[in-house]
This record gives sequence, C-alpha cells and structure tokens, in this order.
Amino acid sequence: MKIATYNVNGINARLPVLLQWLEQAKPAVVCLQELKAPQEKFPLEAIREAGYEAIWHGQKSWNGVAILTPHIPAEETRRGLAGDPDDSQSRYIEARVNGILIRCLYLPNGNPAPGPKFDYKLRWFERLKTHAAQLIKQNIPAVLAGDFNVIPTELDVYKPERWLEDALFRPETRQAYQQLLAQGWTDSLRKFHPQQPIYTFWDYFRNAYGRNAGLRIDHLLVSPALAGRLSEAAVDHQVRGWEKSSDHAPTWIRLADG
DNA sequence: ATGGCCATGAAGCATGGA
Repeated sequence: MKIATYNVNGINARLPVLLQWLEQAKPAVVCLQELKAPQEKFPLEAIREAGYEAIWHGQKSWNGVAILTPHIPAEETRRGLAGDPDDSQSRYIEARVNGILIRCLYLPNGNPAPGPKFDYKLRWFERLKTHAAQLIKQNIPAVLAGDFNVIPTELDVYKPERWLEDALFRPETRQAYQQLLAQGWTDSLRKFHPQQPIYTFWDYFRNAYGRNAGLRIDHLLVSPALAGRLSEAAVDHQVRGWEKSSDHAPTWIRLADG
C-alpha cells in the first residue's frame, strides 16, 4: 500500500502534472496540500477521470488540503485541526483508509520569525502534538503526512548556515518536531536513508532544482503500530523537473499488508 | 547580500510562499 504526500502549490495550475504523476505512481492514498482553490473550484471531474475520488477542504487563494483514493472516497473522520475553533485556515483533513488513520496536514510556514506568523506556527504545532499523542496512547495505526514546513536537521538542507533564522529551521521549530517524534513516530524517509541528503522542495529561484539546492520539509510519520510494516520510502524528485511543476515533489511510503 | 520565480485574485500590482 503506497501512501503519498504532495504539496501541489495550486491544484488547478498543477492538474496536468498531478494527473501524469498519478498515472505513473498509482498511489493508494494521496495527501495534497496547498490547493489554493475555494471548495467549489476543486477539479473533481478530472481527478475522477484519472480513477481517483477525493475529499477536500478548500479555501480561497491559500492553503487547502485533500485526500485522494482510487475508486471510493476516503471515509472522512475530521476536517480542521482540533484545539482552536477560531482557526479558519484549511490546513488539516483526516480519513480512515483500509484501517489506517490518515492525517493530511499543511503546517504553517511561520515566516517572518519571530512574529505573529511564527507564533501561529508554534501554536499549530502544539495542537498537532496534543492530537498526535492521543493516537500513540491508543496504539492506533496512523500516518501523519504532509508539508510540515520543518527542516528537521542539517542533513535536510543544502546550506544549513543560511537557514538558521528561518521559521523552517529555527530551534523552536526543530525542537517541536523532535518532540513529536519522541512520542514514538517514525520519520519514514530517514528510517531507510539515515545519512544521505534528501530533499522534497526546491524553490523556483536560481535554478535551485538543477543545483539540487533543496529542503526536506514534506514528511510521512508513522505510528508504532505501523512502523513494522514500512517497506520503502522515497521522493519522486524527477517530477520537480517536469514542465509547470510544483516547487515540491511527491513523497511516499510503502506499507506491507497488515 | 540581494533577488530571483510562481500562483492567486483581479484587472495594477499586492500578497504569500519557503
């Protein structure tokens, strides 16, 4: 069972690339972030023609998340991250697929830091940790998949010294991520590739992809109940080189049958 | 050290992204 996450940076602008990748990769679950489309502008018909169904939470201009599954829509269990009823940003959707809880998330960027946007990021992170801890406690098979906007370590950025003050790499951000992992979550990419630089994002400037000047910020964390089933984890980095691509690449894991 | 690019919304350019 292949579970993927992909920050599309505009689902309508990205539709040809997304459909091409779906056809090649054939994932069983896809978490999408940054739809950048209101609820009614989600391109459901095109996605259906590609053999997928979707649940999604749109928003005008920014944010927006979705979960795609072949043939049958995922069984939605929640939309909107718990812990703040005043948070109106579409950054979280959750569903149960084949007995696995899929949490699709788009953590706030947080720049400029320090400042109110960084405060929002850290608060959002706290809510996520609280919510995630409940799954660990109950030993629920779950995957946290999405754009975390976290560079976990120096291995995950082409030039760490340039990112020290950035909201993606600041100590508070890295610490929050480590605290999340300490609950028992497995960072899937690092389980299989503990030492090599791996990136999931390359900005549009200065030929960043051509120079491999990237960041690893899209993550798939699996709960202890699933860790033993992890069989593969990778980034479809070639997609970043396609015409009209997102600045992120699809990232995925494979789970053995449970 | 800086700016470079891309998408959206709206009809210029401002804003957000990371």
